[in-house]
Amino acid sequence: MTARNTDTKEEIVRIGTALIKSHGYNAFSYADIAEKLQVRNAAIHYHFRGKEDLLSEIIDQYIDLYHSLDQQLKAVGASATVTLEKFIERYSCLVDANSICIIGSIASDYNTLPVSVKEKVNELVTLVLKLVEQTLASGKKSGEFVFRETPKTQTLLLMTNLAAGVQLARITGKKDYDTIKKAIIRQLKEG
Amino acid sequence: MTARNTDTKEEIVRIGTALIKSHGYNAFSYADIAEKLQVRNAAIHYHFRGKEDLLSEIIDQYIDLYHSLDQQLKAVGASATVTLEKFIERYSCLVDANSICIIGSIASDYNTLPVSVKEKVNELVTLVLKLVEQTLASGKKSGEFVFRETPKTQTLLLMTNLAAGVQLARITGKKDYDTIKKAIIRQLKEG
DNA sequence: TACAAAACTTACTATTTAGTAAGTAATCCT
DNA sequence: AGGATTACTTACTAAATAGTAAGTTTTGTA
Repeated sequence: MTARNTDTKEEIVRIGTALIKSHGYNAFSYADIAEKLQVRNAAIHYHFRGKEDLLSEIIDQYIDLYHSLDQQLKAVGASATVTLEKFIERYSCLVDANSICIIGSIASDYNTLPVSVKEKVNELVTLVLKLVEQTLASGKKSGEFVFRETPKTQTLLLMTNLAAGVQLARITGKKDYDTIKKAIIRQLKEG
Repeated sequence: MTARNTDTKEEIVRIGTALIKSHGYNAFSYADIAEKLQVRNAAIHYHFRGKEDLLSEIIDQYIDLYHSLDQQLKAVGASATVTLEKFIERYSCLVDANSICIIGSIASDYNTLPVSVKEKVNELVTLVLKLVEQTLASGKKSGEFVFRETPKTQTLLLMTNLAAGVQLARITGKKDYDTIKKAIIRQLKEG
């Protein structure tokens, strides 16, 4: 009768992810997803018992994504510079989409989440920090990057600049994000 | 009949502010405030027509607070170092309270807010950035701080480190925030 | 091609949320 | 002391939200 979409589940994840990044986790309901997908509310419940299960899946997919990204870049032997550029580019895209990074969005709602989801968020954050740290350490070794802090500390500084940079851009405009981005890159390149 | 509290309105603002910083704007309802205050739901509506009016008042109070803080510190002739320390201390307290800064929290829900509130958020952010920029510029001139970027750029880097630092601390623990805090201060002091 | 499983829909319930209208108690003012 | 004003309460309503149960259509497979 109605058109059945074989990848409804993937679409739910896609729309849910977009909604978290643009409106926040506690600001959307299954009805919002159902409307965008042109299905009934119960169809969302068929694929994901509850909102927390959907969030859990979304985080899982981010973890998978970062694992894949890392493997791909390592497979082609990408330099630290290229790797970092790809990473930063993801944040620039967020600004253009009037969205913020999923971790920053979830951080706001963190205290409303069940422990199982909190643990997954921790896993994702730890992974991302580890990958960036590896990139910075490798770049320092190769002479591509110059910085005095430990790779771990430099990673924390870089990540917080980016994450809050996209949040700030939403309020005061893209220019502030661009200023931050340029400063980050210049500092890493010139020490 | 029941105990009338003359500062119910202030209490509502206080509880609302705490809820935004701990759970997020879209994660609490008037019922949550009513329960904590031991009044009925309608009492909250009496003081603030709707949730957006409450948020508006909360932001107004932050704007007032930063104006006062600035005036006080200028009145006693506080150095740039002391002024910045006071500012950073506010973020350290947030971490201890398992909360995040109100601007970062609102940034997540930003796209769900009416234009009138968005403008007020912008006003608050612009004010805070201006005050920090003045402090950094003054500290540079006095030789207290050493940095190569413009005061404006340095302010953006500092603010994003702090704002996302408290968000990150919520997920990975206070140690990461402390690392960021120390690095910020050391860099400003040693260049 | 029949049957089972998957992917839904319809139809419902219970709870939360936002909000209003009307009434009441306390306090303020003249 | 009486009337107005403030600060509520009780008692609603309408809509949104989360979720379930049972039935229907579609699709893959034996």
